[in-house]
Amino acid sequence: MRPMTMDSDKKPGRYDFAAIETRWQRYWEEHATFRTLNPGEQTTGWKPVPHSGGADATKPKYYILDMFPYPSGAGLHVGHPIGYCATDIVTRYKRMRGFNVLHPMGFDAFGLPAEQYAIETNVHPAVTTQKNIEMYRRQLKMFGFSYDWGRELATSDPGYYRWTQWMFARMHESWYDESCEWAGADGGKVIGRARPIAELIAELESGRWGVDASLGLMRSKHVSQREWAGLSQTEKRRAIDRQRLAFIDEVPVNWCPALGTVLSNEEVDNEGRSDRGSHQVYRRPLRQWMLRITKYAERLLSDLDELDWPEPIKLMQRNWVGRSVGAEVVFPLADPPIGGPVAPTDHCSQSSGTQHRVASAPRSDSHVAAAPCSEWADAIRVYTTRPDTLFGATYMVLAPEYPLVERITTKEHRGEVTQYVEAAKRKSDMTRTAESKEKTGVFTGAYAINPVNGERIPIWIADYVLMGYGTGAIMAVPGSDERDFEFAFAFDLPIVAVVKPTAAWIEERIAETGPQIDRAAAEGFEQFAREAPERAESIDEQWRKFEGLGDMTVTELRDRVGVDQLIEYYVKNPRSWRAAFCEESTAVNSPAPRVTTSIAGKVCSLNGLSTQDAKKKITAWLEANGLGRAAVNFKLRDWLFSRQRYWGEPFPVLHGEDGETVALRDDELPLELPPMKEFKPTPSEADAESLPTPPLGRAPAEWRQVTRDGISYRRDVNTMPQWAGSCWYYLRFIDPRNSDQFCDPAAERYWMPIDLYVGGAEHAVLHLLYARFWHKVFFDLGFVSTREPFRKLFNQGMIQSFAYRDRRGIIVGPDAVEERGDDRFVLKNTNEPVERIVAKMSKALRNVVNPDDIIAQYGADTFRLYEMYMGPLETSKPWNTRDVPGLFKLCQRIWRLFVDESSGELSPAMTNDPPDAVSLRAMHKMIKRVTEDIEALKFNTSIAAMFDFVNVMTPLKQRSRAVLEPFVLVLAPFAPHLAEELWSRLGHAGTLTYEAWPTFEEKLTRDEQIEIAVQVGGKIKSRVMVAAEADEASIQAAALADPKVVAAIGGKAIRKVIVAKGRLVNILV
RNA sequence: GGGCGAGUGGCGGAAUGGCAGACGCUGGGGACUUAAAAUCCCCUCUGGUGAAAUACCGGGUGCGGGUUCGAGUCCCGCCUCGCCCA
Repeated sequence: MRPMTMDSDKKPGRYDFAAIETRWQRYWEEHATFRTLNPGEQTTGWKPVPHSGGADATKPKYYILDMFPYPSGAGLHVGHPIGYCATDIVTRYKRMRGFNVLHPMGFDAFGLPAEQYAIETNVHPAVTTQKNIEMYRRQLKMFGFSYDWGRELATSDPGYYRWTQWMFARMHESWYDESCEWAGADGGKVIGRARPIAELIAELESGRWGVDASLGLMRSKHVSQREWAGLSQTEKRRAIDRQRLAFIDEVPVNWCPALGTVLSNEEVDNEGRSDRGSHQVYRRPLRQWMLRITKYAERLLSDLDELDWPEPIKLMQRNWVGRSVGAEVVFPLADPPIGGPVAPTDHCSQSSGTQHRVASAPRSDSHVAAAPCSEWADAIRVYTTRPDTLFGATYMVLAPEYPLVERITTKEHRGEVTQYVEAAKRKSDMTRTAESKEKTGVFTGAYAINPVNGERIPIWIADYVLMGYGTGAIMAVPGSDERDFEFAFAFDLPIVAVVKPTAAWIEERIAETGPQIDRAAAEGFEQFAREAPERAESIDEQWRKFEGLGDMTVTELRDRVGVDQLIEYYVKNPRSWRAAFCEESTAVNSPAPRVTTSIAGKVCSLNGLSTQDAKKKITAWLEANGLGRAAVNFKLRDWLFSRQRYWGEPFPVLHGEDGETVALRDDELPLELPPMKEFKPTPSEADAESLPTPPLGRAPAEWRQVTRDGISYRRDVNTMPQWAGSCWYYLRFIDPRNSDQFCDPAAERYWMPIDLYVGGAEHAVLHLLYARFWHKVFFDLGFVSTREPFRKLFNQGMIQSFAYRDRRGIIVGPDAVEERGDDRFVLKNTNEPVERIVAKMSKALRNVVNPDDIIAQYGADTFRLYEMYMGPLETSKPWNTRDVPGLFKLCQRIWRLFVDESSGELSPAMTNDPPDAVSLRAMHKMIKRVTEDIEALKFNTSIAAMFDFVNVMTPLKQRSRAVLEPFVLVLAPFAPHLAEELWSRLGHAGTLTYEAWPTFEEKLTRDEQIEIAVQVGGKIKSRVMVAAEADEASIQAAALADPKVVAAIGGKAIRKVIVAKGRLVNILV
């Protein structure tokens, strides 16, 4: 369809979207129509605000936020604005419902996409970012979104990142008090609180608190406590530093020498290579900035409950935090380690990157130093979710990075171990832990004591154990853990079944391994049958029949001896089953029959207990004997916050000679990025030993070196990750020009929390978790008034697009393809058939649709209507340009309801007479449906309701203004330009932005007569018309009187009549 | 492998346990027009009977069961696809 045809000149009154959209966008801009004022804010510096909306703090507020875009070089494609269209509808609707609406837009301009684009084009990121932002802003304005552009921000603007740095400094200057119970600003009880580091120092200096031998915090008196006053300056500093929320730690990172930077786990593929360029990535420890997000694990989890978020997203966050309840267990070393005893707390609960807490009441830190750690200095501590399987722990596995490895490895095994540790550095976590992978590992030569049965068990190292999860060491229970089983099987380590498998599981195994029983299993069973003479009499007899028949099936075996015997057999010999029973059931072999002692002397028996009861009993026993305790573990790790990149926020921190870190003062912020011509990361030789050289390391010396109070410091040459700026941008939008504070507290209290946050599900975990974490820190420090930032979250679906693939699998552009009949597509020039696929828009697939083209052809209103009409907002659906004209036609049809195309005047069909019953009912129905569907974010059906209304109005010769005017207002959120134009032509001055939303009357939405379907025996036989308010008796009477119904009943006796009022009648005969 | 979500005409999709396919697109037919475009109206899930619009009979929401007077919707099992985790 060509919307602008030759005769548009002949009809001056045609729907001229281009002129209309230009006019109204200019009007909005000139009149600052969407300017939103904070309570009490003056209009100084801004054009007078014509509407009363802004500063009236008595009106209800609505803060609606889009996830702001990365301004990449490619510009927007039609997939980007779908969420923005949706929020603009809600925004405009809420304004008309009398809310003060805050609806801002900005740019996430720091980070890899911008930097990558700069590197590719060899133009400085500051330049490309500016250019890209301008392009994005122009494109966004083209859609007619009603953002308050006066609040625009970019995270790469020094005026913005000044506060990002300030916030980082606050985290550096804070510590987490886990046992602090307090009432938050919202009145609710909170356990745990970020507090200024000064308060910690005060407590320590007062002598009330002290530190333990390894400088861990102790809050109650204990023999092992060291006096604060007796510590050296360095010791004091180290004790303080290890409490900071932003701290430096040496952690294993994904170091990619070829790219010259560390990569996040997401940027490393399964082969341990970089996503981009496929370069080798090495695991190596690096001193990096970390944020102590793990301290907030519990709160990040529990506060999810009160949020109006999609359940799948909440679930993903819960899985990410990964809370599990289990026990921490002490495995003493069997022999003293080489090089003397191990410091007691090194691998205890204070280890960074992991977190253990007693499950019950929050313990004071003093417990850490008391039992059990101090008693078992030479011990390995493990975390397990299955303490009930302790009796099945037949060996231990340490992560290759485990600090104790070198000390305990015996001479004979040293070479092998060193080699293995080196090799493990080269692998990513993903590769190391993949279940499909063949298990590798080496024996250290050392042994530990299983505390529950006193057994000497070998200590191995294997890369399937990660340093970052739990304690970096595991007790291996091959009988109850899949991976331990595989490992034990591969290295011929003992396997003991300590949980009795269920019959269902045995059956499942039979189904999976059948039909041929493993020869070893058959022999094993034979032996098993002989060893159990008391019950083997019958089995033995049966068994003899099969002796020598190596091809007996498991199914046959099961049929002869019964599942119960196979369960017994598994308990006796799990190895021959080639699988571990990892589920919950009943404890067996706990202890094994011969075992009578434990480390603590008396042995604890779990036999016969359910898994749940066994966990409780053994945990209590461990605690009573100082061999362990109940513990909660989280999968969540502390947040690696440094990047060796140029285009990010510099750290507002100075490094002293002796390792001291000092946060910059407020008056030293922002610390601006030094201008550098050479901003690319430095690739280096591709070996694991090379050191990262961040671009800022090449900054001018006068930037890198600082002298303060006569002491010389180095600046930090890392930058913050992409996520930093987006962790708090929603707060800056509240008060974006404030140069004294990141945000005015009164304005924050007024606008927060965000009432609706719309964005893609790709941010389901990281961005949303990071932002929640920052917000909670600010909440603790009293900077914000709500414990959660995003009250309601909505994930829009992706817009996909058709792409075409020829026989050889090569992607061809859509312009070269022609549709032939039903779902057949061929190349235009060769008639070669091609396959149509639906996929994400990307350059590679040549299926990107540019919104500029669509808007040039049909206008922004059509574009918005189409995107909203495609389907439910939350689902992914393919863009189909073919469907767009349908919405363009809707705009034209609406236009013609009001305007006579040939004259350009108001349509003569429009009257000032009161509306007829039909159009009045159509209007009330339409208002009802649109209103309710906007509230439910169901914009596709809102638009269908408007179609219905237009379909009713179109054929009418006379159309009452009284129904058309409200329609314009209802249309306004969806097609604002067209609505404004019609509103103005109807004789109203100014904008309709703040007009009251039309209301409907329920009783006027109902038809007088409704059709009732009549079923006989569940099948529709007829339909009858009844009054809308007819009661059941009269509906039944009408149904039974219908001739077709009478015929269908055929004189049979009526057993029952079911009447669903207003819907149908079902007659049972 | 585990978790979550989805599967409805030629297409996008609609449907508080109550007439499956609203609304739009595509396709077909008609009106208007010298003609075309635009516009307006009608038809368009499927099989059968019919000269035929209408009409009548039957089937139908991935597959197989179940609950219910009644299931696209609820429950169980399976298949396929998508996402997340491993």
